[in-house]
Amino acid sequence: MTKDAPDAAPSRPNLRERQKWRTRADISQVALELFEERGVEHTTVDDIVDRAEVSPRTFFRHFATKEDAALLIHHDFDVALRRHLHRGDRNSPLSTLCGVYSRVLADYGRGEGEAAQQMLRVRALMLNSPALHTAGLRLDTRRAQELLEHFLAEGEWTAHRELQVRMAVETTAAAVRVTLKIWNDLYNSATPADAAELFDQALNSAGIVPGANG
Amino acid sequence: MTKDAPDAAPSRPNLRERQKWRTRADISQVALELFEERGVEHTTVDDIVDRAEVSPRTFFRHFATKEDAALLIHHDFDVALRRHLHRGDRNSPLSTLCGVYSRVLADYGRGEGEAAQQMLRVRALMLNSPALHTAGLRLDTRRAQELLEHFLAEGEWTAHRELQVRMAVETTAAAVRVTLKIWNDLYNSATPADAAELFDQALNSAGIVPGANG
DNA sequence: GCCTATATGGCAGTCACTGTCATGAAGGAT
DNA sequence: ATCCTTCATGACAGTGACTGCCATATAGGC
Repeated sequence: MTKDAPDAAPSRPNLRERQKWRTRADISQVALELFEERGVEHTTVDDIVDRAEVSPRTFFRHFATKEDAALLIHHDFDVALRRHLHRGDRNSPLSTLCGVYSRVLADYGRGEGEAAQQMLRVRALMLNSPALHTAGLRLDTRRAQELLEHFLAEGEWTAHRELQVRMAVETTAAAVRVTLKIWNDLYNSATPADAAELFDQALNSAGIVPGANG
Repeated sequence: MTKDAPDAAPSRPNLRERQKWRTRADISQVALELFEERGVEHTTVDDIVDRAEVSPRTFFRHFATKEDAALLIHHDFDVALRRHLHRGDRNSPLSTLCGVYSRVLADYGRGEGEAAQQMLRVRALMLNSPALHTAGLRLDTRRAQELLEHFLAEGEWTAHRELQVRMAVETTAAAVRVTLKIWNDLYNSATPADAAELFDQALNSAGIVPGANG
């Protein structure tokens, strides 16, 4: 495979496949550790591969950039998203996306689960590393592109329809970003909040109504 | 000065100051040309500085990254934005931002003006260069941070208020991105559209109502 | 005309990232 | 068990973005 971001989930885990994902997870964990210890910008790829005991070349076969190594958890997010996203949905893209994101975020709850903890670590790192934050935005862009194609696949194309779908994709993505930011802030305060509830608040506060303009 | 992005507008243009901005504009124009000729990824900084007749070191004193050189026009966008943004606005952040962006985008019209042409060139390049697209998102993030601080400066802080302001900033930024994308598409089609009108359509299609939850 | 601030150039260095080739182990057949 | 294909890994050399440091020249203010 190429050095594109981790792509297909391990559908029928081979031994080879399992080892591949294990290597990926190992590298990702080491990267996360080192980023937390000395900061993203003060960690070199050599530092990571030394502790993870792989060659630099192998690192870049699994991750396109240094920062991507810390974002492996976002891949799980995307997988969950695709699982909740079905073809032939009769609702509008906007209300579909609101529902899907809401369900995915519900799993994060107040941050107790394993995946939630991982996500919280990454969000915390993003606060001090513009590069990592930007890497996250790159993944958002990729996901937005995928969602756009999903919704534009059926029905005839018009500029107005594309504008509508793009807005649905972008505003909900923005809502997710804001949700995760506040969710992380509150987790580190005295009053942790539920991710899905924050997401609802985010949508409401911007006046975004899923039912509008279906 | 440091190699941060171009910051203050030439308020009282010194000779030094004028030369500085001239150098910047020259480098930016050359970068734009070369990016269009051979693509962003196939243009090196050496290529740019050779044609612009400056040293590589000087290049990086003016622009933090290769891609930033092509985004000088975005600085003008930010300046225009700040000009329309006044302190002590009694409206909600969301409706304020909608109004401000609307006024700024109105200047782009259907793409006739000088600034509009420049912006169209950059947007066209972004379609074929993920790196440049990402660099644009970095500037969006910086602007979002600035706007956030602007709106949070007055009034007491609560998590809910921050969520509200962040959503206003992010959703309007998303609307601007979508607007510029479609605007660029339509400019290269048979039926160019007015930027400000597209912006209104973008907001409406997502059900964003400036008056909500002020 | 003098002094300071600052924009520039040159140079060496670090580090992210890539192309290529060789190797060794897994997977699927006989 | 054996052969053969596939593919993950490692080693190595190379490119190119970006930085720190020092020297120089020019504009601005006195």
